[in-house]
Amino acid sequence: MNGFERKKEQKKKAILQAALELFKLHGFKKVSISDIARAADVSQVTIYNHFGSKDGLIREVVKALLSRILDKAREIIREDKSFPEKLEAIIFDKTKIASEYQGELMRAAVRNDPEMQDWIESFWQEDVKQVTLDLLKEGKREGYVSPRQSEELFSLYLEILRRGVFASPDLINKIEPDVEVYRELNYLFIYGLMGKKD
Amino acid sequence: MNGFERKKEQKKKAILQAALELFKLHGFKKVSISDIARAADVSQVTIYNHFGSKDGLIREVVKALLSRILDKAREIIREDKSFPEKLEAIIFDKTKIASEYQGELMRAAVRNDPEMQDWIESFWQEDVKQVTLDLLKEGKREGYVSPRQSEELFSLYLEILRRGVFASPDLINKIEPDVEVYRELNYLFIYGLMGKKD
Amino acid sequence: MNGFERKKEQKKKAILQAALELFKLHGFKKVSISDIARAADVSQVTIYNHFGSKDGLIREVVKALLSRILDKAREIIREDKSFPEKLEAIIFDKTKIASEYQGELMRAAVRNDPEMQDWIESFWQEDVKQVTLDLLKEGKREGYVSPRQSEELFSLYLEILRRGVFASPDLINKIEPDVEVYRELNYLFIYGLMGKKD
Amino acid sequence: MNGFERKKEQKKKAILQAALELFKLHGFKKVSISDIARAADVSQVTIYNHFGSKDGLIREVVKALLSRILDKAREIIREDKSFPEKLEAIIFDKTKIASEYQGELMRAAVRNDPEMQDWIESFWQEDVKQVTLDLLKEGKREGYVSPRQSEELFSLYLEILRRGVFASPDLINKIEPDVEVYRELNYLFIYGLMGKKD
DNA sequence: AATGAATGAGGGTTCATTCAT
DNA sequence: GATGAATGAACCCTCATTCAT
Repeated sequence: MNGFERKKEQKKKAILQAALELFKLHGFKKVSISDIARAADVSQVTIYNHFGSKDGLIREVVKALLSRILDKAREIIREDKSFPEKLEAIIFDKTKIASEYQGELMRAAVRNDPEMQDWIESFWQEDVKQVTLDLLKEGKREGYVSPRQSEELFSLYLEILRRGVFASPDLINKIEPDVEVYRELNYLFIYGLMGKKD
Repeated sequence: MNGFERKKEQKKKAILQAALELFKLHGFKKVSISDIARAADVSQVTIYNHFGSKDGLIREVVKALLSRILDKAREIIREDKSFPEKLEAIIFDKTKIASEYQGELMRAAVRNDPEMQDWIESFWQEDVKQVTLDLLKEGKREGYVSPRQSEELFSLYLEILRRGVFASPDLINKIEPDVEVYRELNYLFIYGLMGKKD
Repeated sequence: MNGFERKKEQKKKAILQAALELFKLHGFKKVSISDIARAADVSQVTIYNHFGSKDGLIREVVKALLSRILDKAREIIREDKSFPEKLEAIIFDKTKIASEYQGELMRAAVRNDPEMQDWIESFWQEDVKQVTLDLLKEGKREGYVSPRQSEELFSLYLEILRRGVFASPDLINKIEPDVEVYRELNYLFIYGLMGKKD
Repeated sequence: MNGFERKKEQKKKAILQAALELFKLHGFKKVSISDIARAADVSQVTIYNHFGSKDGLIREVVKALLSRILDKAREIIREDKSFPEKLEAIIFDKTKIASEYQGELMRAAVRNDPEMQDWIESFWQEDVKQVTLDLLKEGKREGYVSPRQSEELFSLYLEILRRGVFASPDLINKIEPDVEVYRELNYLFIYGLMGKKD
């Protein structure tokens, strides 16, 4: 890659980064192309040259974001930790990467975009499924998950918890800084309301 | 209330109803005052006369919505059902009332509105807390919730599950029409990943 | 019509007039809504409130213009003049009304507008046809037009001459100010290249 | 001319051809440099290297077009046909070359371009005049044109008819496929509304 | 109280043109 | 000479809001 292309790639990265930053803060609709251009220090037109339209930009931002989240999850699973620790790490995303995942807002943006829906569908089936399956196996092996647990339901449960947590920073922050809240919630996810029978 | 005031009140209701309907479908930003005025069959100015501004209207819509959701929860708790049934009813909102609760979108609208934040804060402390407490007591009494469970954590857990479920209709719908999925998820909420020890 | 509506109608007229003026000078594409708004001393949005879009405005301008041209033609025919005089008046449009008829430009604007095409089609069939027929009858009665001349061809010939003349002010002006050129051209239209046999 | 320069010349031709094609279809304003570059398979900048600006390109396109039309007329006149046949061929341009002559649109492009006006002026005086004169002489010789017909008026009449016909494809096409319409119109051009006295 | 008309500010997008390689 | 990348200016249009009745 010569200097020309590297510079181009740098600008593209800068745009994506600035867009992500702003979308996180204010949502897709409220952020204008002009805002992003200013933040990335490029002309508006450069954004159009790279992404074609605002929708095109949103698409790329969402794709990049989901990929990053998945990479993070893969990494967590590879680490040498217990199942509860991994579960907690994935759901609460201490690295803050996934906090960028604006649950509902993302859905809103994707709702009327068939191409995006297809991409996500295949992303889910091909990439996420594998990661989830790995985690499930480990949970069963270590005795934290019932052997009867189906993969499908486990995957759904996991995502609901993730989205629920991401959608509730206001509530969680109210309880902090007692950091134990994460541990206790995680306990609930594993043992349920009933708690561990002992 | 005379006929004149009743008519006035009707218009206000119509505006709120139309606004809610449209906000549900397209989110706050995408719906214009003009859209709402057309749907409610009033002039734009009438909306301003009643609500002062778009933000004012949003505020009232959110308040009305949250109140309705709470009423629904109260009603569920009063019914003659078991704790798991009530839990399921509240979280999955079969009545679809809470599906109007555009999780993340609502937060986005509230984020920069201190007045609204105050209202919600007190709403949570005074009204929601009571309902949650009732449910928690019942869960403990019937043996579905560990006696050691704190009210604060229970409330947080409940809200995370609610928001997670509301944010995941795409995933849940993919599994349907096997309606058992609701029951099985509810089972997970109560007994956790580990499942009931028996 | 009360004062409110009269004022509204005045603004609409002002917009149409300004638009026509500018379109005449620079063509449809080169004139921006902003230009028209400035010329008519209204806000851009007012134009949108009245005409919906730039295309909508163009439509109305074209319709108004064609109607005015036709009215002028009707008036000419009613006057107490000879056939050649009327022919000349219609084709050369000394009143300059029809000089506003930007032949090709208008067609360009209409090309991709089915609704407009329909309107023009019916306008031609219902209104123009009648006027043309009146003129043709008179021409035959006075002996300036061959009795064998079909109405269809006469109408086509007339329009070709009109459009050709409108499209050629550059050439005609080069010959002026010898005003006789109009008379001589008109002579050509009636007697052809061969001239009158006498 | 070596291979290098030939290649360069080819690109220039390709650009002119693509530009003409697109201008014909959509007019000068609606076609962007980017469109032309894509159609000619060159970079936008190459167009600027060759023509300096969009206006420069338009100038060259117009010049090339007018030259082609004139060449065609010359060719027609050289053929072994009667005057009416030649007149018809020139006015109706069955070869479709002149259909590229976007009457009014071209004028619009030329209007504010003094350089272009000068070029056209001299083109008219030096080249077109000669061709017209040849045709006029032939018409008089064969007895189809009155001996008293001045060259100036004949030229003007011819151009008006040409432009009128080019501006009226919509009307002419409505009468087709009765191909006789061309002949009958041509008859009108020669003998006028009054028709041949016999 | 209610409305139709009007608007300033701003949004996404396209264009002719220039820069850097 | 040719190109991909970048841009300032402008365009059409929409919105929340106010004015005049």
